[in-house]
Amino acid sequence: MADSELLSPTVFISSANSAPLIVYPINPSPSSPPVRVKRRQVKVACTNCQRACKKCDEARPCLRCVKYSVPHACVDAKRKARRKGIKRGPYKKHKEKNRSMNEESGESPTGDTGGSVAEHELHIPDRPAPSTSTASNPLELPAESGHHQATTYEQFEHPVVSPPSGTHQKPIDDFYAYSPQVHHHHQYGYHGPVHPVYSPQQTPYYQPQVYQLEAVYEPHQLAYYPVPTQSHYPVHHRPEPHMTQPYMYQYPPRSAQEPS
DNA sequence: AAAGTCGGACTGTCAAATTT
DNA sequence: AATTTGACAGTCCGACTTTA
Ligand SMILES: [Zn+2]
Ligand SMILES: [Zn+2]
Repeated sequence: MADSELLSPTVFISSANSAPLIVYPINPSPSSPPVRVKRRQVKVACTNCQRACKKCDEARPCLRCVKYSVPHACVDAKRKARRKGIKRGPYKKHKEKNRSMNEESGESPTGDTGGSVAEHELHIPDRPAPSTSTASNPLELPAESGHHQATTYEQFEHPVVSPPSGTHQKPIDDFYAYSPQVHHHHQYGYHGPVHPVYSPQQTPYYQPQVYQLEAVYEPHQLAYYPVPTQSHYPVHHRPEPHMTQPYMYQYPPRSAQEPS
């Protein structure tokens, strides 16, 4: 079972087109297991961020492209269409759902459980509604921003914010502040292709959305750096990923005929 | 020290399987 | 029809390497 289920997250949705910010309460007691902050992913990264394996955002151009002074080169990466007709075989019986919520025998779910975390996927109020717990929340912003203020894209055209006194400059990719996540451990069996295929004739299936330039950013996403003078975009070229055979469940052979 | 690489942990989607 | 399951197809963290 996903550890995140053990905690009730607070979710912030600051705008219609921004991914939900899910915040788990800070460790209530020193003896309880480490909490984990759920990472947010954009639906589609731009091609530049994708190749660099760096964080993108919903806006176009994205912050990173703006930083590297290549806003014109910020375009959505193409996505492959999901394959259909994949046989999955019989499902494992759903575990006694009457389990006590705090039960945790070494039993672990099969598969990558990816969806289950996103499962209790939130329909939450649009407003943060400052809760009592926010004060101790690691993701909460610096002092003065007690009121979760969003920043529009316009303000990022030339993001020049001086770093807080005492802090030194960090690498450019800290552009997006991110609270380090604490994993317990991992045990997933998936080893399929994890990197994008850069073939020119891919069939686009993701319908490019029109991102309004009004993209909102959380305060913690504020940059501490001026737009760099660097004019080339860092790119690395991954080798063409070898396509692995997709998983296809083979039903055990029937004696003679297979209806339907 | 900052920028570039990249393995792989992690997230999110959505069709198949199952239940209601 | 509604719900659950779980493989696929992605994102991007964070450790490492390279560059200035
Ligand atoms: Zn991007
Ligand atoms: Zn971009």
